[in-house]
Amino acid sequence: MNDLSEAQQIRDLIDRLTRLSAAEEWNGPLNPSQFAALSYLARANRYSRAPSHVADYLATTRGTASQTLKALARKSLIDETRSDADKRSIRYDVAPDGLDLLKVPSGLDEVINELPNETSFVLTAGLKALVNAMLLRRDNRSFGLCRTCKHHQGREKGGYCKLLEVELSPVETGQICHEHAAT
Amino acid sequence: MNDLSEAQQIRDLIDRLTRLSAAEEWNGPLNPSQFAALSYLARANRYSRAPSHVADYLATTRGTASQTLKALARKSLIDETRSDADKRSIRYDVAPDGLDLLKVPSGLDEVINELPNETSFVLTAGLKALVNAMLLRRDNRSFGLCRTCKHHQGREKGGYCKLLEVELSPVETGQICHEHAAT
DNA sequence: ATTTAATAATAGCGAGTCGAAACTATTGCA
DNA sequence: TGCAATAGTTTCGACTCGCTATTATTAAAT
Repeated sequence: MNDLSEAQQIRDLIDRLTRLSAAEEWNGPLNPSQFAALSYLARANRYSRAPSHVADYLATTRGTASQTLKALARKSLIDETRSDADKRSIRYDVAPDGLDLLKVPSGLDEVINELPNETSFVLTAGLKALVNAMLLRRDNRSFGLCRTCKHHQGREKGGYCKLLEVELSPVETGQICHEHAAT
Repeated sequence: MNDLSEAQQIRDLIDRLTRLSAAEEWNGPLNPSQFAALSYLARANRYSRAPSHVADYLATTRGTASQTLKALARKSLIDETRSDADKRSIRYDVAPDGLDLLKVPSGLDEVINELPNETSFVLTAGLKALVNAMLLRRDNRSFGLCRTCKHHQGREKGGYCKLLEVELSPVETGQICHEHAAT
């Protein structure tokens, strides 16, 4: 009945949705890339906040990620911290002003919230399947939550990472890790 | 159980999916915006291929759309035709080379095609709901298929548009129209 | 203990997107 | 006839994007 293939239709809907949402973001203080980077940093654990990790998560190059992070730092939304252990690496932490920006719900957020529970449930499942397939295809890291990782061991409070060999606070086990591996 | 709200999770999945797909597009001959514009032109009817229509569909400004279309014309992927009736307006038609580019399936297309039928069905429904809600919110045109419009009247062959008062070929009734209004 | 190689981040380049505002050329209306 | 609305373009400044050096620093191989 449809003239478009199901695939093209879904692709077009995703693209339109993103453009509709992006059009609203351009009216705000941050462009879509800057917002995505800031949002990632706010959810990533302290081992996953380097420019290279942001680049990997956003599926872009280190050069591009570096520029976007510098732009956020210029606006005092994130703070740069050089590592003592490895003097080459840098970690960015979200500053108070950055956290404030993330609190404002976007138009897309509001629209999603009005979806029936059942719809948002199947939507999440479908999108997860697509993202996972794309990650696999491109040989990208999964960037899942610490506590869902195969290196994670539960503790009475928080947890322990067998890979990095560190104790983890309850908050940290709910953060995104670049070393995440599915069970 | 999840630390992220359902809304934020869905938003992040859509954003990641778009970025993953965009990263592949940058390796091709067209950037994401140019590809989206070309794809739209290939599906829109002859009354909906002006710069202003492209701008509206892509949720951007006329200025930006104009630049993207000029870039596509420079690459000989689309042809510019000035209207006789209204000397201000322009219509862009996709050139043979442009059509060839659209035939190549993207990585995201392939991934979508591997989804179970049921999953892609509910995914389409969910995304449609979100897009429609965003369009309503922003007071944007819907850009639906001609034959699903309230101004459309079926004929033995093709159809007739009560708004534009023109006869339509079978192909045209399956194209996107900027005047589309839901029944 | 040195060289050499890998890694982390950045700078600079050219093409292009993005909104906003200024600017033509038409067309429609009063 | 005159002015406002409309269609499209141009220019601007900020920025993204991939790419290719380039600079530190660290790791591995001699």
